[in-house]
Amino acid sequence: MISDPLQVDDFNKKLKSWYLKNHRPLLWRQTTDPYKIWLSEIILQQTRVAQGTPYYEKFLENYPTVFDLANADERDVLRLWQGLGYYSRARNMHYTARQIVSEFEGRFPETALTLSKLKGLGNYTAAAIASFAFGEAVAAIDGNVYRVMSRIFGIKADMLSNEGKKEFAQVAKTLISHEDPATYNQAMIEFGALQCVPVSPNCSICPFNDICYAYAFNVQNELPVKAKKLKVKNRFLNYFIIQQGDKLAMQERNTKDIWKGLYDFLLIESAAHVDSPEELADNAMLLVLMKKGTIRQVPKLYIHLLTHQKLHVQFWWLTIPESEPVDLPSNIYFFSKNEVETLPKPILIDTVLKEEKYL
DNA sequence: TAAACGTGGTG
DNA sequence: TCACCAAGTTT
Repeated sequence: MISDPLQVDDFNKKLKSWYLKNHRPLLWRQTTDPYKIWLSEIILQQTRVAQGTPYYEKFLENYPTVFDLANADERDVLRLWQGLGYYSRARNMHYTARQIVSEFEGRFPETALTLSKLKGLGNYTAAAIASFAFGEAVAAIDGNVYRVMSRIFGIKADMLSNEGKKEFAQVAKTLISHEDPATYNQAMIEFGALQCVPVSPNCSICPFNDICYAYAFNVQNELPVKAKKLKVKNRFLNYFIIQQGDKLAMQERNTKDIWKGLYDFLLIESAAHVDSPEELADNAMLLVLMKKGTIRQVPKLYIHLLTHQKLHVQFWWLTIPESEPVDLPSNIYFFSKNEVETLPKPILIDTVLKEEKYL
């Protein structure tokens, strides 16, 4: 392991030198504004820089300050987040913006400990903001940093278990630079993102290949250790897109399930694939609706992959004449085309509406 | 505390 | 095609 202050000092010098030569000039690195740093960190959680960057720019244009975000409707925030996934990030961010305005007069807490009490801020994000915006000497340990530490220092603890996280945190504490913690954290993250990459790292040009455990024993592919293996569940969703004039019947998803806060259509889930709506149980209301208009099956069966679910999704498009009065199930309402466009929707719903030439 | 939460890129 | 992964957090 590494505990000798001289070795730590040498490690930090090499790391910083690598960073100064190789880092990307990312937008959120050009500022110490905690709001901007916070925004970037939330967006980047489990998200690639390339995917997140356009959202960072959009959010800053629409909500330049924490006050603007606090004043926004949650629905609009979610709409701007549409397509990024993990939507609780957007809901929590909006909630936290309001809290920062109402409780702290728009100023962010300045330590990792106090930041971590805010919704959506865990250990990593709190430490990142505390060091980048306020210069606190706390280690921000994200997936990149776990990888770098486990490989260089040969740490085989499971990075996803609480036990393992403690071990990594210990090592990180001995490593962090107290002269320039912000650059140290940025450098560790960037080093993992650019040099010590998950697959096929080019160790021949690595400044640490003289001390790296993984390189010495050729176990780059075995580190870091992640014990978790996830099982994917199949789900069969049958959506009914009820249209009247240019209006669509949509509902806000409010259950403890996927896509909370986003809008979709009348949904009947089944245990297996069904070929026709008649096969769906509990469809008396459906039959009434179908009698009023015409129904067509959207030809494509959509397969939509989530982290823990494989969605098999069939859509039926139900067109009802405007002369027919329609009794919608509770919580489902008609929205004009304009409104449908501005509602936050799962990317799957948005895709179908576009492929079916509605949007 | 293990499981759940999205989407898109990659080999 | 598909498993894996990408600046994690919540419950």
